Amino acid sequence: MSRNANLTPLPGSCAACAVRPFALFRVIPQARVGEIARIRSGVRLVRAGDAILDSIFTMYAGWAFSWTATPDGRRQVLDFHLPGDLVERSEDAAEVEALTDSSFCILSRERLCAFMGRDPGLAMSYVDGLTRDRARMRERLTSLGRRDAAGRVAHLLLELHGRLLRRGGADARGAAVPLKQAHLADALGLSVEHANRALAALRKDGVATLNKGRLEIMDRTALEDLAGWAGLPPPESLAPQTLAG
Amino acid sequence: MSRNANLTPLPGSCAACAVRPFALFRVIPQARVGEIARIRSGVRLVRAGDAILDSIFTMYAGWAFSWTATPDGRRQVLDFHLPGDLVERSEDAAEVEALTDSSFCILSRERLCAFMGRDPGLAMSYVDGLTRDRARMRERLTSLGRRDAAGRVAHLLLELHGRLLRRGGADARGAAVPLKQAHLADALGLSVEHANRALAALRKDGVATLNKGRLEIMDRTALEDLAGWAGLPPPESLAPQTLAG
DNA sequence: CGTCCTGTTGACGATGTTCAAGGGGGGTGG
DNA sequence: CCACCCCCCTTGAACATCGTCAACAGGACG
Repeated sequence: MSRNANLTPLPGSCAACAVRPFALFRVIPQARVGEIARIRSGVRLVRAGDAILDSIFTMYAGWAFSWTATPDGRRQVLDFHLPGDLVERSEDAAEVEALTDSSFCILSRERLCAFMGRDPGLAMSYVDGLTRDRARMRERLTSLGRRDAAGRVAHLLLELHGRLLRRGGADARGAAVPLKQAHLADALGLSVEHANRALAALRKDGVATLNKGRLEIMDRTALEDLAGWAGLPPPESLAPQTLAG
Repeated sequence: MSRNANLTPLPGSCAACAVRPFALFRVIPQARVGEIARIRSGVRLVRAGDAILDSIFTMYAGWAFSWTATPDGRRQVLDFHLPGDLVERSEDAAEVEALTDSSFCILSRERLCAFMGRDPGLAMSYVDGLTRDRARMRERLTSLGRRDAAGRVAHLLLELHGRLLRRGGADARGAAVPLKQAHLADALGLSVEHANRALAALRKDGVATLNKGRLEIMDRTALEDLAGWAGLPPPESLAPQTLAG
C-alpha cells in the first residue's frame, strides 16, 4: 500500500467542505463563506499514530484523540475527535494524536477570535462546542464512576455511534469505528484484557461487535440496557439514599 | 439556632460584590459595573440539601454541586460549585443541589447573551470558564480512570484547595471544605466505606484530615505524591506502552 | 519465514464493594 | 435534664470485579 493511500486531502475552499454542516462554521451561510477564508491558516495531513501539535483545528477526515500520560506509564484517553470536531490543544495539558490517517484544517486563533468578536453567531457556535464537550466529559465521568466494564463499553459505543449518526457517518446497524481495544481500555479506565473480555461478552450475547474497524450493532435495546445499567429496579422504586437532601 | 443563621445575603450592588474578582464579571472594570446591573435577574438564598432550579447563576456564598442519578439509585457527583463559580443547569442533564446553606445571584440568560454580544471581553471570560470546566472534568476523568482510591481522594482535595486558594478562601495549611464523605465517594466513584478508609489512611499517615467541615493539610508533599501516583519511576524511565504511536 | 501488532484466554492476586454492626454528637421532645 | 433519634462516621469480614502476568494465535508486512 502506498504510504499516502488513506490521506484524504481537503477541498481548496470552505464552500466545498463536506464537514462544515457539522462544524464550527456551520452557522456561516454559504453566501458568506468567503469571509472565513482568512481564519484558515493551513491544512495538514498526518499518519495514524502521529502526534498533532497544532493548537486549534477542525478535523476533516479521520479520527484523532486527546490523552494524558500517568506517571506510572499508562494512558488516559480524554476524548475522541471525529470529522467536524473543533480540537484545541492546550500546551501543558493533553497530547493529541491521530488515531487513523487524518487530515484537518488549521485555524488562526487570533483571527478566529477577531471574527467571533464581530459575529456573535459564530461565538455562540464555539460556545456550543465547549458546552457539548463538557457534557460529554460529564457523561464519561459518570461512566467511569458508576458503570461496570460492560456498561462503560456499551455506553462509549453508543456515544460514538450517536455522534457518527448525526454527521451521516453511520447507519442504524453500525459504523466505521477504527478504535483498537487499547483505545477503548485507555478511555474507559480498564486494562486491555478486561476491555477485551467485555467486548467478547457483547459479541457472545449477540449485542454488538467491534472488529476490523467496524462497529456492528445487532441488538440496540440490549446495548442500551447495558449502558443504562441492565436489570434496573422499576423506575418508581426508591430514591437515591446517599446524600439525601 | 435560627433557621437563617447561615444564610449570607448578597450585597445590593455588584460594585460591592466580594466574589466578583473571581467571577464571570471580573473583566468589567469597576467604573462600568453599573452596566451589568440589568443582567442580574434576582438573588436567592437556599438551605443545604435544597435543589436549585435556576438555570444560570453565580455562587456568592456557600457550596453547591451538580449530580446525576444512576438508574440503580446511586449518585455521580459531577462538579462542586464554589463562591464565584458560574453555574448552568441544563434542563435534562444534571441536578444542582446546595451543599451548604448558600446564596447566589441569578442571571438572565437573554440579557447576558446580549451583553456578551456587545462586549467580547465578557464573552471571553465566559468562554474561559467553560474551558476551565472542561479541563477540570478531564482531570477528574483521569482520576477515575487511572488513580486508586487514595490517589483520587488526594487529587480532589488538592483541586479544591487550589480553587479555594485562588479566591482567598484558604491558606497553605487548610481550608473550610464542607464535604461529607458521601460527597467525596459519589464524586470519585467509590463507596462511602472505601472513601472513609482512604481518608483514614491519610489521617493515620499524617498527610491530611477532613473533619467537621475543615480540610487540614499536614504534609503537602506526601499529598501531592499520592495524587500524582506515589512511588513514581524516575521521570526519564520508559514511555507509555499501550497505544505506542 | 520471521517479526510485530492486535486480539484472546486462563490463572491468580489486588483493589474496591457489599453487608452488617456499632459509635458519637447534635437536635428534639418528653 | 434526660432519652431518643437521626445523621454521619467507622470498622470488620465476605465477596465481586478488575488488573497483572503469562502464553498463544492470526494477520500484515518486510
